[in-house]
Amino acid sequence: MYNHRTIEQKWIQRWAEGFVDYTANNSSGKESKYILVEFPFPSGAGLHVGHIRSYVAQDIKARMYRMQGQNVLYPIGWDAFGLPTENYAIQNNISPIIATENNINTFKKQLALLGLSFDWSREINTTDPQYYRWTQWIWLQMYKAGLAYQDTTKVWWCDELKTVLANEEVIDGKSERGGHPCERVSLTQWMLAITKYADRLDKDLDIVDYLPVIKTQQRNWIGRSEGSEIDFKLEHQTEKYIIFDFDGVLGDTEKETIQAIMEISQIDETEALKKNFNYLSKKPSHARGAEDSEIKRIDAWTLKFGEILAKLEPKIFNGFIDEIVKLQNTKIAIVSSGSHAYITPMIEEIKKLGVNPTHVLTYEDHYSKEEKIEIICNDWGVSEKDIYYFTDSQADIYELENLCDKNKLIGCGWGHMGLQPLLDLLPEQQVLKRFEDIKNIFPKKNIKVFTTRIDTLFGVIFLVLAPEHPILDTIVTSEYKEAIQTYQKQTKSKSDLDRQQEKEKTGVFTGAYAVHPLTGEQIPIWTADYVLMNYGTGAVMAVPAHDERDREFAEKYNLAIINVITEDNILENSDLYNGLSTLEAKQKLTQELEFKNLGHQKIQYKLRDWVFSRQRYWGEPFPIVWINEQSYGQISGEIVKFLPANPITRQKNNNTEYAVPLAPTELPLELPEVESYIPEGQGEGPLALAKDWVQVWYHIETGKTLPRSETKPDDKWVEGIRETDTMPNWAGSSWYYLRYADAHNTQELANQAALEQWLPVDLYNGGMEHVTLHLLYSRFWHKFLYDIGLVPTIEPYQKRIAHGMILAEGGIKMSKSKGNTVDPVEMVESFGADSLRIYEMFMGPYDEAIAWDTSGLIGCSRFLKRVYQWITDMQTQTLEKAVDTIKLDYDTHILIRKITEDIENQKYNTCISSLMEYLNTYINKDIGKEYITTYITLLAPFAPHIAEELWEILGKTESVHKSIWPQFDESKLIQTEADYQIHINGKMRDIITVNAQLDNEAIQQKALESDKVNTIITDKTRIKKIIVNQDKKIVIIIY
RNA sequence: GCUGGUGUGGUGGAAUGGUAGACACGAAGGACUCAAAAUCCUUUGGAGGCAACUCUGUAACGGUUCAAGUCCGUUCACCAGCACCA
Repeated sequence: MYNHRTIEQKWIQRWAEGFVDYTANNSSGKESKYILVEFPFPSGAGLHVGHIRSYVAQDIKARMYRMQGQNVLYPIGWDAFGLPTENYAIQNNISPIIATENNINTFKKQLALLGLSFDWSREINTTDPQYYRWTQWIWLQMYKAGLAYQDTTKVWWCDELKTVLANEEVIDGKSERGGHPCERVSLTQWMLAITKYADRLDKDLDIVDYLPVIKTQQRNWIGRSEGSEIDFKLEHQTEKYIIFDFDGVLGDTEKETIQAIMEISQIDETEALKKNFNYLSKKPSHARGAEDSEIKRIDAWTLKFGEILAKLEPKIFNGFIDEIVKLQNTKIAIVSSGSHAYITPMIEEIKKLGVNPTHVLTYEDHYSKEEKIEIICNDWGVSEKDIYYFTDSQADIYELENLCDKNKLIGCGWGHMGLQPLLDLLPEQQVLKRFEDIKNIFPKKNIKVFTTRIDTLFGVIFLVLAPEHPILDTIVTSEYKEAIQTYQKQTKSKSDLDRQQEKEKTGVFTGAYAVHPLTGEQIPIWTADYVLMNYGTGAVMAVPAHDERDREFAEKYNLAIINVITEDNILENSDLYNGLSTLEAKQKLTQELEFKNLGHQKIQYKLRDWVFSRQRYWGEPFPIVWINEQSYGQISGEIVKFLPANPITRQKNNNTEYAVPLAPTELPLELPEVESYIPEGQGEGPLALAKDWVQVWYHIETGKTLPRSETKPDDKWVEGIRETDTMPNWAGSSWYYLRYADAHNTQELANQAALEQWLPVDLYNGGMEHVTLHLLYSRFWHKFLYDIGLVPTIEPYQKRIAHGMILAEGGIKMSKSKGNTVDPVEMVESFGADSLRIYEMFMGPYDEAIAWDTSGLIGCSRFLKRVYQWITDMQTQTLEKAVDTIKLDYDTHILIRKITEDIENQKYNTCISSLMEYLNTYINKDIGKEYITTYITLLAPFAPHIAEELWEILGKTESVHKSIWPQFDESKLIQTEADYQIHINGKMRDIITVNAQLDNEAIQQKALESDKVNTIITDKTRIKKIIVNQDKKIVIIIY
């Protein structure tokens, strides 16, 4: 009677004692195979039946390859960093280190029950400092190569998890782990420049053997598209309304002014400087509404002042005038609180240089600035809010901030007051340090669009900018300003999710127009939220006739729709390009635009750089110290070798900090002990609280560190603070397959010879959920390591397959909360590991999702019982002998071929059926020891414990797992008699058994003698043709 | 919407263009048993027939072929991925 408990316990014990050994050999001459399963995250929940499905499947392969004489590496380890452990640790108030240790122990105990032939001597653990030492080391190489950098961008923030997440970790606005809502916020993070590898990650998919669906998903995610970037110029852009304050802005009057003040007021230079500064910096008390006597005094003063100044002949700022001339579509007025006496000659000069003001208003014209501005705006027909006002004085800014648009008050730092007072009052971008900075106030406005359909260029009706597009504010006309701002606000308040789900297109006209690069026509510019800022250029050329979204938009807002491509893909309405095919047109248009310098070919990717920091505790610390600018200047010696070409900096408390690397000898940088693992807010992770760890002395030549609590040994040590973010848990898994090759190396991440032996991984099995995450990331790391000469292959995995998920009964996902999980340990206890293994292989196609069904498991357990009974019965000699050895040979070799091929092709379910079929055929027979041996050998990879037991019952002393895999022998399929099917007009009508030696003609004769055939074909003349084919089919075709 | 895939009994699923439903589960009947479990035997897509057997049948419709679950076209349904990606 088959007792799975005693058998399995017995063999687990014997194997542990060394009856078999699955250690892979790093220096064996044998052909080798590297089979890899994704190493598990050791969660508190323990092993899942889904883990077992893939581990057993690949175990079967590994076992077969070993029996075929190959040197097989089938390793296992622990991907143990990550949020779930950390959250579990917080909830239970224990250290994540302890929690991880406990979980790993549970997993190991459970795995030990399953008869898996892992090479435990190479077990790795990403949270072991001796492992993450090399994770940190690799990261330092990326830092040095300039691939790791800091950037402030919109990233996904998950408030529930209190950390940022990578784009790949957010699905439909929810976190991949846990499904918590995420939002886009602007934060400074470590990034990895995976986009630099986008092209190779896409192209090299051609040379690997991945499941097609995996390649498709990777390609989708990388999102390569070939197209063109086209410039749409904004020559007919909206008028710029500019008023220049004269003194200190257009004219260099400072010295002369002081001179004049000294003369008029009879004071010395110091006093005069002070007086001038007061006048310029204080809130003004202007003459409007002043008393007559006061007005007279000011009149007299100003006129006198002007006379003196005119004599002194101040100069204009020629360089600035040149810059102003370069601006296009401007209306310019000049105002001054001085007098015509000195201004008029200078204006003449300015006009000669090409600036033609519509107004030059001085003190004589009007007392106050406000009045002057009102007059100018009135003449121009615009509002005060539309004008840009350039001044060098604080006084003007105070006076005008309520009249004009505060964002359009521009300070000129070369004036009387100097730069700093203006910076105190205005945002930096509104203060000009140099003449050419005016370009930034009115940037030259081209709108770049990306398109894959340059052939539709003549169908462009309008342009659409993303509402976040930075140029939008500067091109919008006053008339549409409010509408645009409202729209921008609306967009901002919508989550990305809402924005995606919005069905109806919305948008607003900007009032501005661009120029079509070929026709020169005016193209209206709109903004709409169907255009996304984070793809392409954030702007599109809209071709309503040939783009569905543009069409919808055009229909809604009554914009034209012009067909430029016929149904036969020939261009029409496209000027010189009419009659060309779209393909030709694409080439020619690209050429023309390139020639005119208005566009060029461009390859665009959807892939974004990888957000690589987390505000959490349970991850690898960055081997980085932040030091100040001065200290960075002192960096020298050895450590310079490890610096990137461009320093990485961040702003903290108004200071610039520089990221410098730890010396490789300092690795691993271990996680400090902290009092609390709870993440705090958006800023910093729990590591920030470990003050003793964070604050260090950094050696400027060696990159060594000491705790700040120790006395600074000498001047070579500078103050530094460690990075307090940690790496995401994808870091450790990005290179673990390399470590298996040489798991205990203390000198390098793995020995070169070992890598050469094992790489690339021959077969990598993992879940579909990691296809855009882990699989892409690790290919990226691998390619980088290849580039710096550390790995011998350009791709890590030669072949990648995926197992289907195991669902709960009823076809829904297993989850603790639904209470529908299946505990593999319970299954092993009730039915045995062998039954569980067989069932998981038998339940359905390996790569498809499938629902758990315990009664199916019972069936498999029944099968093993029958096998056991059959073979033990044969030993007691009670069965009738199977005498037809030809048939027995035939069946056995068909079985050998079937199983060998099906294991190779992941068709485990049909392996099991054929083992069952063979059993059903011979269960009442004694087939003899030779055939039993073969049968048990074929069964061994699937059910290692029972096979071992039956092997022993047969009297063998060595393990079945060390035996030789049966060889398929074609010659054993030769039979004396063969069955031939007779098909008449496609229908199978009879089966005849004939001597296998007969030739086709004789077989045809036999077929025509068949009774069945004769009842159907009474008239032999109706036979058109008879064919005997390779598959033992006789095909008769009749009229 | 786009891309890829799938559609076969009551269920999981087999099937290099050539006997559709292997294998297993479940169900029904029977044997063993005082009884139950376990085990063993028989039947099990549908319709007809005492039976030999016949017809029909792989989402729907059409096509190619001597022959189609398999190849082609259209439609429908489901699954997965991407998703206003310009």
